[in-house]
Amino acid sequence: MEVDKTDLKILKLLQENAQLTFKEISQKINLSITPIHDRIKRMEKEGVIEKYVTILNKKKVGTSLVVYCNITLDKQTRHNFTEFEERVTQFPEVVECHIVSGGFDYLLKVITKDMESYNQFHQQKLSVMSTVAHIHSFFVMSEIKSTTVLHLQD
Amino acid sequence: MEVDKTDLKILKLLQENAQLTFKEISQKINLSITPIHDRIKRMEKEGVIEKYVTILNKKKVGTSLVVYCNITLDKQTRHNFTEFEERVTQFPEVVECHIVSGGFDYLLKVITKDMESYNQFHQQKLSVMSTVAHIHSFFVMSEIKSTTVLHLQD
DNA sequence: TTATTTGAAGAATAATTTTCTTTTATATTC
DNA sequence: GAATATAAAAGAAAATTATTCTTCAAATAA
Repeated sequence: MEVDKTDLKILKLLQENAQLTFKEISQKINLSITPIHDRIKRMEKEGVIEKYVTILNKKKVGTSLVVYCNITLDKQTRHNFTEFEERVTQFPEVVECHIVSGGFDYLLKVITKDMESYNQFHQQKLSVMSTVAHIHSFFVMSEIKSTTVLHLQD
Repeated sequence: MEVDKTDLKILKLLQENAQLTFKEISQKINLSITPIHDRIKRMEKEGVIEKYVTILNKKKVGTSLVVYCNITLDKQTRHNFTEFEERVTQFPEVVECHIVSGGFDYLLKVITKDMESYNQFHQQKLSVMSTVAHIHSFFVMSEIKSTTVLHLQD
């Protein structure tokens, strides 16, 4: 089934705060609790809502170094791609991995404690892979904006 | 106050699923509900826990084009930085904006409906800014990994 | 018109959160 | 070492919320 305008209103609220109660949501969009409940449960079932997560303060949990890596593989074979993806997905330091268009193969977002632990990650996990030909690291000096909220049009 | 080992156990669980009940958490880490409750409330207050959010399926809400932009400013003056940051932060299409080391000034993550709407964003919002000298767009062709979970060490 | 389906409302029940009191363990002071 | 404070945890009660069930109204199809 499709998401209608009422669903969008609910999603806009939930994106920002997953802890809103059915009562609060129902008051904000002028509807009783029942349809709110049913719509959310339906969207969870359909996979429109993927999950509810907790966002932590990076500094306060001791992971404040964010690095973007451009990775180029040795040879662009299916086997090399698969192997790289399987291994890189396992690393907890890698929070994002994308195949991108342009001058390199993968864009990684890596979060570690500090420069020392990033160096370890780089040397012991990334460089070690035989499929990796080239790594270029961009260090985040300041985080201007970071949100999980998608722009939902009506 | 510091986060101790028990706090870390709680955070590891909550990062993956913000909807776990106190009861469920207390069972998973062998503690009664009271300390679980108190610790979570304390970490919310201290800002260790920033927020609880809902993650939506990009395809199913009609925002499936992800683009990374490398931006170079005209002149690297404080005024130019401030102006650029203030405007770019407002755009709902921009979900991330970082100042990075290396060959350019800003790294943006932009999410839009499709190539047409990205083109509109690019032409009507990004290029328009007089401070922006150069934009290089990398299009995400495949998302291999994407998580909000930080690697917490014990 | 008469069924049928869909969405919403309200009430009852079940579960969870929150608060309060008591207990236990860990330091601290004399 | 004993007594006293302090902090953390446990348990129970109260308040709130989620879930289920039944009813009602509107839209759709036969």
